Amino acid sequence: MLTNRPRGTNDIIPGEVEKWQFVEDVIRDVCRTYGYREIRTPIFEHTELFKRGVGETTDIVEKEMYTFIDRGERSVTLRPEGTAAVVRAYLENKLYTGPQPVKLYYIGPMFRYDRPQAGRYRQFHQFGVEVLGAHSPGIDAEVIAMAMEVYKRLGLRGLELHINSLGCPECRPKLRERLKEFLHTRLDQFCPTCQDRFERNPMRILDCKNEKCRALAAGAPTTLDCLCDECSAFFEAVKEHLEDLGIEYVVDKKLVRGLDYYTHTAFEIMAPGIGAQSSVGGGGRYNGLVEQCGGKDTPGIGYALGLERIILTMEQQGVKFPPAWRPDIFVVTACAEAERTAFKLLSKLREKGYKADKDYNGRSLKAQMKYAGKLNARYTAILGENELKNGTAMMKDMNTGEQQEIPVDKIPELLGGK
RNA sequence: GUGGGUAUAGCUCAGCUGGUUAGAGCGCCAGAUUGUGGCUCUGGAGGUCAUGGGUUCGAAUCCCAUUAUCCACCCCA
Repeated sequence: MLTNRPRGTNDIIPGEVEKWQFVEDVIRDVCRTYGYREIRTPIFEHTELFKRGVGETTDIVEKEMYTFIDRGERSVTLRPEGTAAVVRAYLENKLYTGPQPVKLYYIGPMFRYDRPQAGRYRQFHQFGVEVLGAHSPGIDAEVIAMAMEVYKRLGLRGLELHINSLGCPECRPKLRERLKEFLHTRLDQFCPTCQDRFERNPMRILDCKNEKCRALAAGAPTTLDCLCDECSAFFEAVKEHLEDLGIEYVVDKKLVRGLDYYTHTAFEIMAPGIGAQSSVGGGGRYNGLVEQCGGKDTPGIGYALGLERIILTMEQQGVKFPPAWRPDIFVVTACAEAERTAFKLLSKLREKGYKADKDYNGRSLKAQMKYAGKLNARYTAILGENELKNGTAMMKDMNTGEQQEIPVDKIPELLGGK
């Protein structure tokens, strides 16, 4: 128990964490170039926020939230996604009083109580962006373009961008009616979940992965069939922008997405080969959400990707990560008297910004060399009686094996200066 | 929430139909005479065989339960 992490969580240890840092660096850099600024919201929020924001009938709220009562008898919940909290922060901090739109991003852990499997964990990490207060289709295209840029910069290939339009509160009821009309006659042939969906959220039936259901729903009216003129024009404009930017996409009429707040544009990015959980990112427009959370009618669009899945996909595609940490120089002592000098030398080198290290386990000279080799040090600096007397160090190039004795203050020169 | 697989050293695994002190490779630590890593050789540490029951003269091996983990369904990132 004491030596086991909780189910569905992960330790990201040295060797692994460098990959994460690389991905995070790329993400932050792309965000900077696109003009998105970071926001950090709490890891937990009032339970009510997610119930209202994400939607009472979603799987997230119904069965996946980490909810508990705190010592003040408030119900709080570990955040299962980022959007609701960002919207809350937008309202609470009155970000709507500044220049619009507000373009934000976040990176951090999310929590969902689900059965873990490949690419799915109870604590997982998301990078996400949210744009509040922009209504034009251009921003939809920008968010998608930015997402694709992140994947590209990370070296991922073969991803598929699926897009769809879910319509607005005006065309939505129309779809619902026509859909129910269509499904009504053969409802008993659908899987139990779909039968259950019929009343609660018939749109989700289009999204069912069950083959039989797919076949039965083949000719069903889709969201696109029911778009009002305005929504239709909006969707066309988004596609046009994507084409202008040279971004390939497929219109996926069955893409519905599970969170209640989506309207208009919905999109998802799929990666082949990482198991059943093939979605490496998704998002869409949520024009009703801000109002739902108690603000004024404000348009919004967002996107999120899962870092675990991104890294899995990168590994699976053989993407090269930056090399691991290695010392520029490893200081080795050949006699007991050299210890204090070695310590001071080490400190000076570090002050100058070199990655430097030494042994702290009282190893023999030979074992120190071995250790330096394992750490993959570029150079070792050997300090012995002669070197102490001369104020020098025996510098050994660990790749070539060549060595030369030089004055201690010439070491930076040998290392390439800094 | 549902289904299936797996659980032996730090890691990857072997251990035949139950039979004595549970093994290998890699890794770790140390040594192979003078102050030098990588290759080689030698030695060492390290296992309540996931946990708890049961069957048996005898269980890592068979049975049951629990837990963990992986994979899939569902859903999503």
